[in-house]
This record gives sequence, C-alpha cells and structure tokens, in this order.
Amino acid sequence: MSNINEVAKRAKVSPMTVSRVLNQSGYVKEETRQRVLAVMEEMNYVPNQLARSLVKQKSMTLALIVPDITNPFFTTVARGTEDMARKSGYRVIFCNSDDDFLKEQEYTEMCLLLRVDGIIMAASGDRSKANLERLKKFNIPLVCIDREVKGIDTDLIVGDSLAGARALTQHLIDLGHRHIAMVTGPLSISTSRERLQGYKETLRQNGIDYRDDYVKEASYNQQTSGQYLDDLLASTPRPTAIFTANNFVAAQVVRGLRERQIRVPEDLAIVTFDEMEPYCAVAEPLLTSALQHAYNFGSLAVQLLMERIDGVPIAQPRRIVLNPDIVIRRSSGEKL
Amino acid sequence: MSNINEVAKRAKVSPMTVSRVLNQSGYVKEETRQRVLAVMEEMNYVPNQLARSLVKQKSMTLALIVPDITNPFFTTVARGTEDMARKSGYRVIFCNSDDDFLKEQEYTEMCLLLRVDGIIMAASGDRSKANLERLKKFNIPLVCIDREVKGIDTDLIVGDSLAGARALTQHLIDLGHRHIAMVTGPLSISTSRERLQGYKETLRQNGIDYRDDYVKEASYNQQTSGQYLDDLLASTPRPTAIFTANNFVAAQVVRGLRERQIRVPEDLAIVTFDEMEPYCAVAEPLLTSALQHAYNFGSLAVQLLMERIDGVPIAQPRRIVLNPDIVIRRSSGEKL
DNA sequence: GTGAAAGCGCTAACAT
DNA sequence: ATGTTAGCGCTTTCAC
Repeated sequence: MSNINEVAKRAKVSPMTVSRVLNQSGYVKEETRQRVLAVMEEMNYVPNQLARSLVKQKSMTLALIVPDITNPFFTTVARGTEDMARKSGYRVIFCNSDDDFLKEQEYTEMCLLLRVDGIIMAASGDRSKANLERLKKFNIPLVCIDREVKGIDTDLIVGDSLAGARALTQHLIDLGHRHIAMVTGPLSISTSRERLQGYKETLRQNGIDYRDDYVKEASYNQQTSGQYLDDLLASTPRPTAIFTANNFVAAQVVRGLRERQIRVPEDLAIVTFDEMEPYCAVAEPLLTSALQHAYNFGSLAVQLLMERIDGVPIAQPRRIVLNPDIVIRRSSGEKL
Repeated sequence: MSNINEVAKRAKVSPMTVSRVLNQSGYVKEETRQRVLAVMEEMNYVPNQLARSLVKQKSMTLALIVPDITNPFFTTVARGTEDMARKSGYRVIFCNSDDDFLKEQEYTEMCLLLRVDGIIMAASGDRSKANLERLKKFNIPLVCIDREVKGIDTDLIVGDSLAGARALTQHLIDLGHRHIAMVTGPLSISTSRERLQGYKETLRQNGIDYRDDYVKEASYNQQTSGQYLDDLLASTPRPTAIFTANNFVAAQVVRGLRERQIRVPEDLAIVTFDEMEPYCAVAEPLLTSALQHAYNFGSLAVQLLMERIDGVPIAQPRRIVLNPDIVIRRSSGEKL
C-alpha cells in the first residue's frame, strides 16, 4: 500500500503538497493538484488514518458501549448514534458489554488505547462506576444513556421510568385490577429500581397494599428460569395483572404464561416497558407498553458529546429526561 | 495523557525499556521492571494504540459489515464474530450498511483508511461487487457471509438456501397443499434467488405448476407495502400456504394477514426461513422455519479470516455451506 | 540488560 | 504556490 512520500516522488512534488491536495487546505496550483490527483489514482493511494490521527491527536471516532446488542432498544440507539455521528464526520465503534462488568472494563480500556474522542455508555449496572471514573480521570467526553449510575455525575439521557411505570400501573388500576404483580430487572440497574418505585407509589396512592411476594426480579436479557412465574401464580390471591420492566422480560413472561395455558389478557393482563419491534406486529397479543424513543437516545447523546468535544463551556453535567409514550393495546385487556 | 517518553524520563530509563516492559519482550531486570510499572501506574499511562499500529503495520482490528443491524440474524452473527475475534486478540468494528450500496462503499473506504487487518462482509447485493473488488485489489483478507455476490470469488460462508427452501416447500406439499405462494426478498440478493429456486424445483418435482402470480418480491428489512398480499389473496385459486424468504418478510406477512382477519394456520399456512428470536416465544403462531446457526456464521468467518491474516497458504477461495435446521411448529398447520 | 538512532505516515509551523 | 523541518508515540535494529 503506497504512502504519501511515494505519491509525492512520482508527482514530483513534496509530501506537503500531496497533503494539501488531500485535505484541500492551503494553496495548490490547479495544474499541480490535477497531477497529484492523477498519481494518487494511478497508485491506488489511500491515506493512512492511523498516522493522521496520531499527529492530529484526534481519531474522529466515538464509542458506543451497550449492554446487549441483540436488544432492539439498543440497536435502535445504535442507529441514532451512527446517523448523528456521521453528520459530524465521526465514526462509531459499537461495543457490546453483555451486561458484564469485566467486558465493559475491557472496552473501556480499548477506548483509551484507541484514543476515541468521546464515549456513549449504557452502563451494565452500578458497578460500572469504576469504569466511568476511569474515563472521567482522563477527561474523555462522556455521555451516559438509559441507565444512571449511582455516585457518578455525567451528562445523562434517560427515559422517564418513574412516569412510565406510574402510568402503566394506573392504567391497570383504572381497568379494575387490584392484584397487580411486577417482574422487574436486576436492581443494580437504575431503570429496574425506578420502574419498581413507580409501581409501588401508584399502588399506595390508590390505597392498594404493596406485597413483596408480588414482585420478582428477572434478567433483562437472558432467559431467567420460570420459577418466579410459578411462585407468582401460586400467590393468594393470584395476581390478575403483571407489569414487566422491559421487552425481554415481557417475552419471558408471555412465553411462560403460554406454556402454562394461561390466556393474555383474558386470564391475566400484561403491561410492559419497551416494545417488541421489529416483531411487534407478530406478537400476540399486542402489548400495552411504555414506548421509548430509542433512536433519540442515540442522536441526542451524540449532540451532547459533540458540544463536549468542541469544548463548548458547560457549567455542569446535563440531564435529559425523555418521556415514554403510553400505548394501550390488547394485552392489558378490557375493564373488569 | 502521558506518553512513553515521559514515563521513561520519570523512571530514569530509556523509552525502549518502557516499551519492553509494556510488551513483555526482551530482557528487563526485575527491579527496573517494577520501577517502570510503578511510574506507569502513577502517571496513568495508557499506551497509544494508534502509534503502535502505525509502526507495527497491524491494527489488530477486523471489520464486520452487515446490511441490517436490527436483524437478529446479523446481531447473532456479530456475537459469533466478536467472541472468536477476542480469542485471537482482535477487535471488531461493526458496520451497518443498511442494504445501501453507498453506505457500504463508505464503510469499505473506512476499512482501508483505518488499515483493518481483515473484513467480514454480508453484501448488500450484487452491486457490492465493486466494493469487494476494491478490497481485493489491496489484498485485504476477506470473507463473505450469508450472501454470495455474482462474479466475485472470495472465502464464503453461506447457508444452504436451496436445501432449506426445498425442505420447507416439500413440508407444505406433504401436508396436502397444492396452491403455495412465496414472498421472497430482493432478487439482487443471492439468498432470495436460491430460496426461490428451491421453491420452484420442489413444485416441479411434485408435478405442481409454477405460477408467476404466486410469487412476490418484498424487502428483507423495511416494511414493504401490503399490496402484494392483496394481490396474492385475490389470486384464483387463493393460495393455501405461503413460504416467506426471511424473518422480517414473515413478520410483514403475519401482520398483514392478521389485519385482514385471516387466521394462521387455519386459513393459511406459513413457513419461513430464519427465526423470530429473541421474541420467538411471543410470536403467535410459532413459525415453522429453516433455522440458521447465525452464531456459527460469525465465528467460522473469523477462523477463515485468521488463516488468511496469518498467511496460511491456501490454494483457492473456500466455500462453506451450513445446513439450516428445519423446525416444524404450529404455523404450517395440520395435514389437510 | 539497556540505550541510541531511525522510521512508521502523516501534518503544523515556518520558510521561501 | 511550494518546500523544509520537526515531531505525533511508538517499535525495530543494532550497539554496547
């Protein structure tokens, strides 16, 4: 693969002139420019971005670290990130932490090694604090999304989990449900905690007793064992509705209920956070849910990041809260 | 961010000694080593990978270019790729071409600029030939997956679309269907062509006339208009079964049928290529399908790539064909 | 065991 | 309008 010196030699100019042609900077006589371009073409010259980044101290690269690349929420975030980054001439490296602190740490180190210009992170959990602190130590522009990490203050874009959870729970209550269970995610993740809190608060406000045995904790991604479902269904009285904390948890529950021949919503109503896209249309029943605009999480995060990268003076970390849309569909059933 | 010279100075050694400690190469007195390590720690030293790659002429980076990052098939491929690459100490850059030739071209150029060590590509279509040829010109190790591109000879990993399509079609015929429609993908994609061919062949072998108006072409990802469904349903006689060419097409069709109050499989049977994971469990009805082992596509691709990167002598491009599993579920219905 | 010199491919800054 | 010099941060090579 040829380099700038070889091109320069062949075009009978200095490497600097080639560089000017390449970057369209400075003055180059049109005639020279054409000659240089011709030689580049002829030699199949491709500039070396590594060398460029090294001297410019800028890699034009962002990193997006997400906990689960198979979750449509995060792939949609990825698209939003990518689209917005491209508009500013940046590349994005996608990293999948698998909700694993150690993998997240590896990617964190990789970002440092590669001298990425900014990082967007959906933390794997509260343990992520250590990884985020490491990044902060180097003053790398950083935006957290979806999940807030205890004890770390960064630019942040989250969904309004509290409001969404309240609305979904209230919806069930309005339909006449009094025995409402919840399956939330790991409590090391802020969204799990907040959705649980919204559920609790709404029960209380409606004078419904909160029951510990109506609340189960499942994984946000892998298949958790169905044991918790049996426990829930064995409670007295048996819940007439379940609120699930995200799309994958909803899938687990719907599947579990089907295996047990329990009809939704006839026997049991379901409401959930997040959506079933891209298969939303195929899910049966269609789920009543608090829909989050994942794409916006990604594109907004890039915008915040760009301001940091460009050195726009910002007093303190910003916090953007995006409202979910409550979409009523069949799974929550009719008024009892 | 500190560099190797600063560390060297502070540790009262030459940069070379620091480098040796860093790479655990050559001889360094244990005492010196400890002192250097201490200084690195103290100064928060992180080696600059850009500089390393530049001098080593090796970036330890692979690229994976896929047409649709929201398709679970490709996210699973991505996982396979990532896992296997990490085992060999390589990073992977994920690129989403959006089934768009131009975006694919941009990523192709990016790979050249960044001097990635190898590329895995699920081509956007036959137009991709130009992009692949560009990469071949530079002798960059290259493996194509899932889709074969006309007129380009590279290492290749594909599913057995022909066999899968034959098995699915035969399954419908065995159930007693004689009026079988097919919704395939864009014919610029090899899998669409081969699945169509398998369908045609199987009809012929069973003495069933092939009808042009029973075959429609849809998008593999975006929502295609439902017009083709109306056309299919208006045919005389109306098809009693539909074979869809991939998971997203299946989703389109199932949704369309539901909107038209047509029951699956009672009114119309469905079989498909690929799966509905991760929501498989929620889909209703569960789809009879030709399941591909997406993870293996990714991990095998990396293995082939590694041999190329390591310069293992290989006579000519290799071609690996992976068999899909035929999984019979409810959507194909009972024997007529 | 350790270091000095040269160079990977490029560009910033200063000539001319 | 073009060239020269120096240096980004690292490793290779050879010297001691």
